[in-house]
Amino acid sequence: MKTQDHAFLSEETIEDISLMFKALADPTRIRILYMLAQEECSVNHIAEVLDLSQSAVSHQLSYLRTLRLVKHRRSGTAMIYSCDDNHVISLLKQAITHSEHT
Amino acid sequence: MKTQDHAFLSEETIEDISLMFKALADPTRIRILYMLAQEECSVNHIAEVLDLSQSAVSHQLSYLRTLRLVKHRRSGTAMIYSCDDNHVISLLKQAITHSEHT
DNA sequence: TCTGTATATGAACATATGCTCATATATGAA
DNA sequence: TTCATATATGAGCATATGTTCATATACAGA
Repeated sequence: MKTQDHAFLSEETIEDISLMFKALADPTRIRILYMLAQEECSVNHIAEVLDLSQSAVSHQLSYLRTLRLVKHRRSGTAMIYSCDDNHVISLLKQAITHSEHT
Repeated sequence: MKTQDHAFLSEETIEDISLMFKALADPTRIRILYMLAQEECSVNHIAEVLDLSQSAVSHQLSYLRTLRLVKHRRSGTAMIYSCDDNHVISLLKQAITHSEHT
């Protein structure tokens, strides 16, 4: 197959996709996203349930927020986070299903 | 929701999934896998088409081989690589479709 | 065997990543 | 306002990552 016959992805698409997969490529973020896929959670709740430091969770949530994969709202002194990208959750669940059936 | 009421992923599943997503989290590997999804290719062909060094391509293919995402066979002096994990290709294509329709 | 082409691989390097620690900010109660 | 709780964030650090460079290995043809 010659170079000009290949289908190519645009730079923008490649960048977009790699950022999405990067977000899913870390055990901590997988665990956080999997929790948020079940229900919205406060930062402390995530930290306690997953046995992580408050700071580590907050940093990761900030990262996920930048990519618009999660959103948050204030509730008193707490911040309640929830998923904001169903497609990424769908990719995650698909990967889980595949992994658990191998 | 209390800690014991959460659904948790096994350590093994989390590790497995993060490795899979890590493989898809780099622009070079995305481009290589996308090429191989179209047809099997030699190392040099990939390097030429994608304008990468032979060494960089070989290193990445070695990486993808370790994860069993690609396989290879010899053809004379050339090594012909092809995809060996349909599910990962499916995840990639799904991400592409999503990205291009946003 | 010698030569050329194709691929693999180890070392080194620059950058990215994920965490901790310390501290800043924000809200609610007293 | 003052204090306690919840969250955010910057700096620093150890490790991981992706590439280049040099070189090793493997096969085909003369």
